[in-house]
Amino acid sequence: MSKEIKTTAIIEEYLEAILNLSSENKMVIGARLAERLQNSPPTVTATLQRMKRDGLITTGKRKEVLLTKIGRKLAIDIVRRHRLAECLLTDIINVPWSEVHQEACLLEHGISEKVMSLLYKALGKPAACPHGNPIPVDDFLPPLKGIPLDSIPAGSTAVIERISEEASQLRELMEHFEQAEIKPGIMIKVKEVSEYAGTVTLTIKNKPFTLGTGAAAMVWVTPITDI
Amino acid sequence: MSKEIKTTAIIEEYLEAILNLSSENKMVIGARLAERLQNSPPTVTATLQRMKRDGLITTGKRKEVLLTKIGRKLAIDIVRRHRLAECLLTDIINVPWSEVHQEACLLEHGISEKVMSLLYKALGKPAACPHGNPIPVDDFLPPLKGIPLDSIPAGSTAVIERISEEASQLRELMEHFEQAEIKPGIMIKVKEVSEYAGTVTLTIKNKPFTLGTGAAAMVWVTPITDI
DNA sequence: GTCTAAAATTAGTATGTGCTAATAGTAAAT
DNA sequence: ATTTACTATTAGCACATACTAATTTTAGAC
Repeated sequence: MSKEIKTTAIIEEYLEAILNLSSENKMVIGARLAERLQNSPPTVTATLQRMKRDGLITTGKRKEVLLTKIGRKLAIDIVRRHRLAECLLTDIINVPWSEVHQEACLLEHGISEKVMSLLYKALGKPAACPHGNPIPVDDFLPPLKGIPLDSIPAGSTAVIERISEEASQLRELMEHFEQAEIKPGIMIKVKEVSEYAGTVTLTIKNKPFTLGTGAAAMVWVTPITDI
Repeated sequence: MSKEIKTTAIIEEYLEAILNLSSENKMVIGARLAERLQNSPPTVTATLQRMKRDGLITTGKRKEVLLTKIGRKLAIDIVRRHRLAECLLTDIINVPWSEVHQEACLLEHGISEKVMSLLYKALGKPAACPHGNPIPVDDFLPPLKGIPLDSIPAGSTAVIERISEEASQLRELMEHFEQAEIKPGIMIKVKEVSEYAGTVTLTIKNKPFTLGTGAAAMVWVTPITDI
């Protein structure tokens, strides 16, 4: 009898993008949302106004978008659906790893509360999506572990923790990652960091692989400290 | 490189309803669609006009709605998605039988061509949905087997073939069916047909069960002829 | 502080999807 | 043939979601 909030697929997309951007510690402003959501700036303005009207967001003095309590709850909910959908697509339907994100974007809006809860159980209560991003439980969004791959020194060994949602959207990059086996759980060694060239060279299973720092920043790793 | 036809969830719902109604040998007119889709008559008129404009339907002299080649192809496609979604929800996600239809209605619009094809394989190429309705393969909609339960004489023994899509939508009826184990594959015996009372009394696993003729008409069975 | 680059908004438009109330058309029954 | 009942449509409205072009606002650089 409480919160019969009706969101559309569009509003869900916005909520998701806002939460993901802020999880990545980025300032959430309209221009960023326009890029992520491939909408024109006026469309973003109009949509954010509706969201404000409906009590999903507020805006700060710098026009940053801030989720309200209700907005955040809904955003966590849709992120949960998205990541569970990704698990379903990977574990059951055998969709290639590099494509699950796009497919989950379509699927997530059709998953009801009930199906989400049953799906969670059916999948064995997974803790993370195939990209390593944590699956929220009970309105709680687990903190992100690790540090960006572009921030660790040459010579380091690390385990890949997660690929950011930002990267998940980039199909070609994901195919590249898939090919090179850059995915959660894989151990990597940083061979070389070339500041001016803007590259990071890794070794994965004895094979070399070079990434631009932009791409490397989307791969989060946990360095291994050999004691 | 051919038909990049963009349909919305709404148009998909219409296509599905049109194909299902015509599969049930019902005259497809606006008023029927208005009932099924819970839309007002003017909304139906407007939507059908858009569909006509887009080459999905034509109308006959009695204003019946007729699917064009393209419309039929798309309709079979969405029916396929719907029924595969029902299989997924039943076999993998453990959604109660009486609820899979509603959930599939939400889910079906988010299933891409690629996911549909992978899902079909992952589920073991099922021939029918949990209600016994056949799953189309390659733009071919298999014919419906059986006869309506209200059309067989008292004393007959039969196997339940399918529950019509019309019935699938009726939540309370489906819960009733679920309770009584009225589902595909179950054997029933017709005890009594009361013409004026408008009822059919069955025996299922030695338990009696009475249905109105309206409800019985939505259950399709194959009579068993003991040779 | 002023200029520039980035960001946000306004104005104007279009389309899809919905509604009610009123009207028109069609089919079935007498 | 006329009435009744069903069906379809028109008119008029509303709102969500999109766009471009033009403008204003804000922020960052100097």
